Amino acid sequence: MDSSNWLDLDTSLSFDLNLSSQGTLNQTTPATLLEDKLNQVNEENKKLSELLALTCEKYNSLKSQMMDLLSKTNELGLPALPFDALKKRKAESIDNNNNDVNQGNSQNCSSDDDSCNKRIKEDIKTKISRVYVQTKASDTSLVVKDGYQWRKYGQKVTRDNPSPRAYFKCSFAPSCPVKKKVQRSAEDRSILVATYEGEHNHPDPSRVETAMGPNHGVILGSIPCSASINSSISGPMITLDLTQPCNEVKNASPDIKSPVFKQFLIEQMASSLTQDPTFTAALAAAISGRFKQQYSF
DNA sequence: CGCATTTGACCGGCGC
DNA sequence: GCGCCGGTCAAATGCG
Repeated sequence: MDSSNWLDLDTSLSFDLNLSSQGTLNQTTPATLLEDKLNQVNEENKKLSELLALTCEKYNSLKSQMMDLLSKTNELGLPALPFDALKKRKAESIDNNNNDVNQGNSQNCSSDDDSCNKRIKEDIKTKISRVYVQTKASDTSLVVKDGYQWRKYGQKVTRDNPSPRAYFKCSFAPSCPVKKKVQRSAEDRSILVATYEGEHNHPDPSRVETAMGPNHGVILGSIPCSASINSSISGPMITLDLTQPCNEVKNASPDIKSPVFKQFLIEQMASSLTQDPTFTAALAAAISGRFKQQYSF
């Protein structure tokens, strides 16, 4: 199973919008507007949860098929994957970002099939994961905010993609071996493809920060809020605490109690969340991490 | 001044 | 053996 399967950010998440009574919002927002919005969000939440469950189901099915295939090829003494075909496909492939795993597998596999299969399993263990992040096409930065701190150590223009590929190491290196490659998709330049190699051996700094207290929120784009991953419930649940003080709101129009302003505020927050690439990046990282935990081989 | 980023040079693997 | 290519290094540069 290629880990490059798309994580549909728009459909695989469930949100728990925590609008507590202490928040700036509740102090000023009429109940009807909030209720409408919350009902709408709840409905979307249900739909998204169903879609997530469906995606997980399909993933499990594919995973079991792949395991069957692997065990059968082991029994027959055949190569686990058609490596030559993969190599040819690599040369022809439009999406040059899907080759890392195949490249690794295709090396030194001619001599011994068993060693080849071992190599595949080793590669799976190295935890190469891929995250796709929607950004504005005009945005030329290769920054995928995922909560961890990265140090850029190189940039290259690769052969079959005009967009440069940026190389990052975890800022905790050398103690943390994780590397990240970020490149725009050749097909859709508004999509950033982040390839993660290895696993962090330290906690996510942003979550450590979140745990320090209610006023230590994570900045998701222009919206200051705290974010935490709740894995105790059936699906990946991301809690956004919108009660965090928001400078933009504070500095906004003094007529903060007017219904027009409240509606504008709600719409603004909703659109900011859905459009902000850093928000989707953080969600993507959280989801991929969750998938890795849940379905690791 | 210290740190992060940029960018050209270098290295190793691979195919011809 | 040579050239191509992806990945990494490290000096130069920029920025707070």
